Amino acid sequence: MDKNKDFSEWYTWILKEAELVDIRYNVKGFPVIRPWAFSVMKKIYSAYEDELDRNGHSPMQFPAVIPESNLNKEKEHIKGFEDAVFWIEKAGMNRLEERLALRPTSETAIYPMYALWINGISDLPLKLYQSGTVWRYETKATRPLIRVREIQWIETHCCFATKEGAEAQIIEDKAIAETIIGDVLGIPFLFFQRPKWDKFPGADNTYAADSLMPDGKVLQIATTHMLGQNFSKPFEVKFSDSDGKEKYVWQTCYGPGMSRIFAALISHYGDDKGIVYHYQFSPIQVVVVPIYKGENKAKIDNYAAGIMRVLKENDIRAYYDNSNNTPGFKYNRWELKGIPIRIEVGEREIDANKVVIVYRDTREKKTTELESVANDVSQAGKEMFERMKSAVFENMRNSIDKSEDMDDIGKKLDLGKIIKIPFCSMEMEGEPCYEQIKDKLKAEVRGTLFGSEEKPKSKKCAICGKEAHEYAYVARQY
RNA sequence: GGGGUCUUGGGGUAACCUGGUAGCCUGUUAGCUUCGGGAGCUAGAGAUCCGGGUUCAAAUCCCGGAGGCCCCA
Repeated sequence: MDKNKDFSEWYTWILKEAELVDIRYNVKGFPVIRPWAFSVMKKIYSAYEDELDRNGHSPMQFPAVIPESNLNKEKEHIKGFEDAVFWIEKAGMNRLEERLALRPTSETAIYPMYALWINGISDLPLKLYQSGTVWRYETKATRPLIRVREIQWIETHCCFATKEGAEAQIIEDKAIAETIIGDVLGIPFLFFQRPKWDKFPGADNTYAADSLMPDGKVLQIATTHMLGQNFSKPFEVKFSDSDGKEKYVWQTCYGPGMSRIFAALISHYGDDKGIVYHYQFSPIQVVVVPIYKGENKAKIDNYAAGIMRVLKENDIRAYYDNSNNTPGFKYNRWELKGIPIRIEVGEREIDANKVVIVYRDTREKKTTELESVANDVSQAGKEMFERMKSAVFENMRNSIDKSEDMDDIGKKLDLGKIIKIPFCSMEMEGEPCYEQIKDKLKAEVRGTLFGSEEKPKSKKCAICGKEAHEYAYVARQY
């Protein structure tokens, strides 16, 4: 399957063939995540959770239902989500006195409790998170893992005594994304401050990580929001400050989307033969394939068992595929499944007392000594990941372009690029420039690069020609 | 939100127009055999998306629903 020719077709193909997702479950937007995807997603969850823990967060778990009265407390928030809420109106045969929302996000579930938990300055900062599911009745076309109605994510909810404390959290959220999504998972992204018209309902500002997928559309894989005191006031999340005065807390929340991160991972690293899982994250790190000939089965099995023993002693997740298939069949199957390293065991290897290691990305073979196999395998796994990662990041860098001319922007968007343009205003929806980008270029203003301080000097807005105040990034999106 | 298109064993399809025996490939199970890039033989199990309607008879015709995919907003 040709990934670069028709990404959409490739994506559907790999979800099915590699047994990642089953779309046959009969509720729109609720695909089943199969073991071969979820066992990797679980590892991603752990990596993320560990990093949150290291940064002073603690885990918690809130109920999935929110009473209607809670959800209605913050006006912009409910306005933004009301069309997307699944409601529970009946239980058994009884109509509920108050409707319960299946949480579309958890602010309005959590903050009434925060009001009870937070009393004084010594209770701050409060940094908690939960790994779980939210439900949104998505009206746009759904797409497995990318746009779904049941969303697997982690959400953090943090409270601070000061605005500065909350602002520092946004920077920490960005750093956590850079560490886990960027360094550990090797998914390149740009971290934007969203335009005012595209912020989270109820937030002062929204920041988000966008990754450019192989078809040239950006996918939002994590967001973080400066909530200011917009929620702490209606939910009365207050504390006694050291000056003896009662004050409202400053809040942030942060949500990396796990299935989208997973989708970005397989999309950036997969190839025409299938998935290429990262050595560290693959359910199986090494597959050992025997090559039998004549009556040598016992001899091969015995030699392979020795290799398997060494690998397992070194905590390498290895699988011996002695199923009744030909070697070629097994190669193709495990390449499709994305196993990063393969070891082939036949007469030649036994006679020479060697091991053949095959890299998933290049399919290049390397002969090594039996004694050093564990070390060589993990070495090869790491080397392979680094090699692929630099190619993926290089590709991302080459996909960021700039332009100051409408037609040129359109041409570059067609090539699947993100375009940096001088832009007049990020303030309001309905801005003529924003509308033009939407209508004429079929693209969106994704925001300004957060933390970069890039400012156009005496430049004109690429759309209207008036004075530009910002460098904005424009892209087509999922 | 608008338009197009599709739904038959696990997967891919034929039969549909012109109503009447559900065929093929692949996978799967068992046995034999084979193994350095998707082997072979034999035997078995397995299907018309859901709900109505028309008809002696519906995979096929009509109405409604659910879901998939693509394009546009």
